[in-house]
Formats: sequence, structure tokens, C-alpha cells
Amino acid sequence: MESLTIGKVARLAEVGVETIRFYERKGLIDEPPRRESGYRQYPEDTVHRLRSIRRAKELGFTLKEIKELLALRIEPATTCEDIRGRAEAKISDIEQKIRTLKSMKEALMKLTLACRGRGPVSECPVLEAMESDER
Amino acid sequence: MESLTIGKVARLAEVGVETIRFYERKGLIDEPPRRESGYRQYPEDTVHRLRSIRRAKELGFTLKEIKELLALRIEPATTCEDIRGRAEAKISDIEQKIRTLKSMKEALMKLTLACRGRGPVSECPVLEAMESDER
DNA sequence: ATAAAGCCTGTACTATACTACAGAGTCAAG
DNA sequence: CTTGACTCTGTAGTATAGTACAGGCTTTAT
Repeated sequence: MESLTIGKVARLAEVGVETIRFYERKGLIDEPPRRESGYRQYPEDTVHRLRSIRRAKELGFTLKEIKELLALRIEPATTCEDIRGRAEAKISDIEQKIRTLKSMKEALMKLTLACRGRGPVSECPVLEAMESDER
Repeated sequence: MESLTIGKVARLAEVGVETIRFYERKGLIDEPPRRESGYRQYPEDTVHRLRSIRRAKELGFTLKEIKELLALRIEPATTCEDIRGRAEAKISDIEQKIRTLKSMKEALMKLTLACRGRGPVSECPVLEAMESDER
């Protein structure tokens, strides 16, 4: 078990040192043990957690939501019912996101085809796609 | 062709009046014509545009990106090549998002199954999924 | 005709998610 | 054993995306 300084973790996870301390304050990562000097000592898997957070962020989840997602693993098994409920809610959330992304993708593909064929692109299929996804 | 006041548009699009003016300043929606009194007069399709913007935002696109997406329709046909390039870039972007969302969804489904079966949920499949999606 | 509701500009404030110091102590390579 | 890179806490500043007035004119319903 190697242990890493904050700077090393930052470099490996491709985030800023300040970001790590910020996430710690926000409860997204655990407070790591310290040496006598006060320096934080991180286990290697913190790097993965940070990368996970970054990825989830790119998907449009807020830090608050990400915290919830990550919390699903550490909750005691006694609240299993609740965990399942929350996981299922996240699943429909994700499914909705996928559906909307798919229709946007199709719209964009139509657009590129129209471009390829040199046809007129007066109407906006992107807009259409996003509009047709109303619930 | 009905024309709508800002308040009506806001109600129909389910956004705030201030948000519409904000989007106008940011160039996400066109400056509408005004009456003599200075009141904005919107065409009906502004409502759809606003809903589109809201949906794109939920997918993790920033206003800047949304502006780009919307701009794809109004660019003159002369830059067709460029439009196609940008559309294709957005498509791979979207595909990546979909892939990551799918693996998150699968992870969450595993989690709910584990819960259903009352099995131990010590490891975090959500985290795993997000981690295994590294490029 | 008058009052409530709506709209105008402009500025200021909020939440989220960082990012950047300041000032002081710590570590490690030559 | 020093010096430069690193870390600490704490506070302040930035970008994004709104949100909330203030003070004043306009519409509309009664």
C-alpha cells in the first residue's frame, strides 16, 4: 500500500490540488489520514474516485448528485430498500438522459447527411430533435 | 401568427422572465421585435427554443455549447464543411456520454439486483462502472 | 378612469464549482 | 544544511447560470 501526497494524487487524477481539498470539504472524498506534519496521506484508490467524479460531472450530474451516487456503496445494508429505491430513481434519470442524447445524436446525423448532400439546411433538425423529446 | 409577451413565453416554456432576458443578452435567443412601448413581442417558436435549451442543459451542455449547437442551423451554407465537422464532433461527444451513462446504468442495475437478493453490497459497482470507462 | 398586473432597464445578489493567493511550516535533493 | 518545491489553513476571487429587486412606464380588466 503506497500512500500518496495530495500533489501526486492531483497529478494522477488530473485535477487540481485545491479541487481535492474542496471535495474533501464537500464530503465527496474521505478525510485522509495525516502524518505528524499534517500532510494528507492518500490511499491509491482516491485517484480512481477522483476520476469517477470527473466523469460523472461530464455527464451532467452535480456534485450533490455524485455524492449521492457514491454514497450508495457505503450505506449500511439495513437500508437496502432505500438504496434500491434511490438506485432505481437514478436509473430512470439516466435512461431519460440517454433517450434525449440519442435523439440529439440522430438529429445531428441528419444534419451531417444534409450537409454531405449539399441540400438546404434551412430547418434545424437539432432543434427539432430536442423539441420532439418532450415528455 | 400570434405574438407573445415575455411573461406568456416564460409561462409556456416554464422558465423565468429574467432567464429569457438573460438568454437574449447571451445571444441564445434573438432580440425580438418591440412595440412602441418597448415591450418584447415573441413569435411562438421561441417557446420551443427555450424548452430545447432547458433540455440540452439537463444533458450537461453549457450555455456556450448550446449556443454552438443552435448556431449550426443558421450558419450560411457556404461553411457547410465546417458545420459538418462541428456536428460530427458533437456526435462523438454525445456517443461518449451515452456509453458512460450506459455503463453507469448497468452498474446501478447490478446494485439493485444485489439488493433484491439481499446479497452483500460492500463493493461499489457504480464506482467500478465509472472507472472502467476510462479512455 | 383607476388600480392591479405586467413590462422596461439596470444593478446587485445567489449557488455551484472551482481557483488563487497569503503567510507559514515541511520535505528531500544536491 | 540549505534551498526550492511542496503542503498547510484560511480567505478571497472567478465563471457560469441564473434570480431578485428598484424605480418607473404600460396594459388590461373592472
